[in-house]
Amino acid sequence: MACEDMDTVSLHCSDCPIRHRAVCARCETDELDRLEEIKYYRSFEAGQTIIWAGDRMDFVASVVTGIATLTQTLEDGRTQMVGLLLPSDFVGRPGRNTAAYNVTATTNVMMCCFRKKPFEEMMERTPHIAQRLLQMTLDELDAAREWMLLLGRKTAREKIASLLSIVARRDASIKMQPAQGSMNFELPLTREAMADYLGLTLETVSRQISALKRDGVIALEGKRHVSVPDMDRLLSEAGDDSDGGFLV
Amino acid sequence: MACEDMDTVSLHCSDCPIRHRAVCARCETDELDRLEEIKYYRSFEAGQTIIWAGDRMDFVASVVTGIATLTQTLEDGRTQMVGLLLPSDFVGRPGRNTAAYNVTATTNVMMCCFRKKPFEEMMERTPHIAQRLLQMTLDELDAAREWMLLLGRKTAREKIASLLSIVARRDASIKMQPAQGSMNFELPLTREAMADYLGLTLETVSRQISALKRDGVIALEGKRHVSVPDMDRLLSEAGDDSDGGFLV
DNA sequence: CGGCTCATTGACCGAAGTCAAGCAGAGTGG
DNA sequence: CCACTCTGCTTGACTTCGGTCAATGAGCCG
Repeated sequence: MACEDMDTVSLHCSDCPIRHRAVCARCETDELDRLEEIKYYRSFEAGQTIIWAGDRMDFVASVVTGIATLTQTLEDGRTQMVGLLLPSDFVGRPGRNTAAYNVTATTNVMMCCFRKKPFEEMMERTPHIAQRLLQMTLDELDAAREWMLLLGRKTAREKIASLLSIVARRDASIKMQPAQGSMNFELPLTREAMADYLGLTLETVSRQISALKRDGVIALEGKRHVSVPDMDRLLSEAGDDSDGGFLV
Repeated sequence: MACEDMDTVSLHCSDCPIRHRAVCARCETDELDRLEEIKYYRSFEAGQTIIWAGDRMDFVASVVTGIATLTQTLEDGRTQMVGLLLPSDFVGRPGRNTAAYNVTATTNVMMCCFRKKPFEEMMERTPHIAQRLLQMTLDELDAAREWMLLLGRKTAREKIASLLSIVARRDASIKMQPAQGSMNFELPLTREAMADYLGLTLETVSRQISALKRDGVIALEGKRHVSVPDMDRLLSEAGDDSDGGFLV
């Protein structure tokens, strides 16, 4: 496990930006006090590997700021992203002591870590933590299943449109705005990361983005800033106009 | 929701075949007594739809016997299987009142159902249930992620070999035998169901099975009985010889 | 400036999808 | 008993979407 970069920050739970969404969301103040004792912060730079699959893992953690990815690889190098970790998402599995996936920081990331043993003991005694973790895990399972539909049955164009919809929707929810009409947002992923997410090659990603641009579904400013003139149009390109709503 | 076929059976929890693996696995006898009060059995015939996506769902359940599938569809009819429910697997989500996926019986299925409201109340008071459900959900999430790698990055041939490996491995674990050397098992899925599982067309499934047969990796007796002369060979065809082990 | 990384685009190819014909086995009914 | 239909499966011919290989471009930084 890589943890060279460790400018440890001190932050009180009550001031924590993910206080209301993370695994600790349902904790009472006395429960938070106990968590406070076993927690510590760790920072990682963009591009850094946070955890290698198969490594021993003696902590669990919440993403506080930044974006990280969960990836899996076949031995010949083909890789598939299997999770996108946003602020408040949980990393690690209580009751397991080796990591199942590679975790990589795509932006600078700060994590709130708990030593595994004490955390597990606390989970036994504190139903609020287990309850919240269950809720979060069920949400992740739903997201994974939506993603399976995308991987198994959508065309390249639909895959790109779906990814853009997801990012747009998440961005809107952070800004507390409705995800409709015309929208602007940053795309925090490289073409390669998008390809790994969608089960495509980076060339196909590039081509399909160009095609969507050519057809007026999206416009780019620079490589990473996307503007969508008509969100409904993008959603219908994604194939699942019904509801959508996966990943946050 | 379809529930025409309801030959209700009476079965005491202590005699239940899935007692040690289901959501109730960690319950004490007094906890079981309370579950006993809110449970009822329901049977479904092979081919029957158990739940339609979007329908109101006022119960949660465990599969007691048989196999069911979870599927998702795009409005133009493309469908993707997102879960395979085997005995002891859990259906439904506490805290949600409409079904997210279609649930279909592929064989005759018996389910142990709990009315949702009382079950949710019990979960609040009974950490053992929430703990077990968390464990099971985390396992499902791992399986879903392994499946995402398959859908996103494996070739048709590898997909088929992976599916056969999974079924073979599960069969071996039921028979309490090691999954190696030469093996025989039944394939409880039609070509179409396999295609929906693997994100392929049924023609491709058929062709790849023929190819594996031609290459001596497997042999068929009838349409559904598979024999594998060399399990290692099959595993290496699946691409992930390292460990494997998804789904049960 | 050269040397990076990331992205775009083109030419070509091949794996898997589509469309279509036909087979095998299980029922069903005359 | 045979003829007929139905469903599930196989196989072939052809097409196409996305992958592969390769050249080129745009920023960025030492």
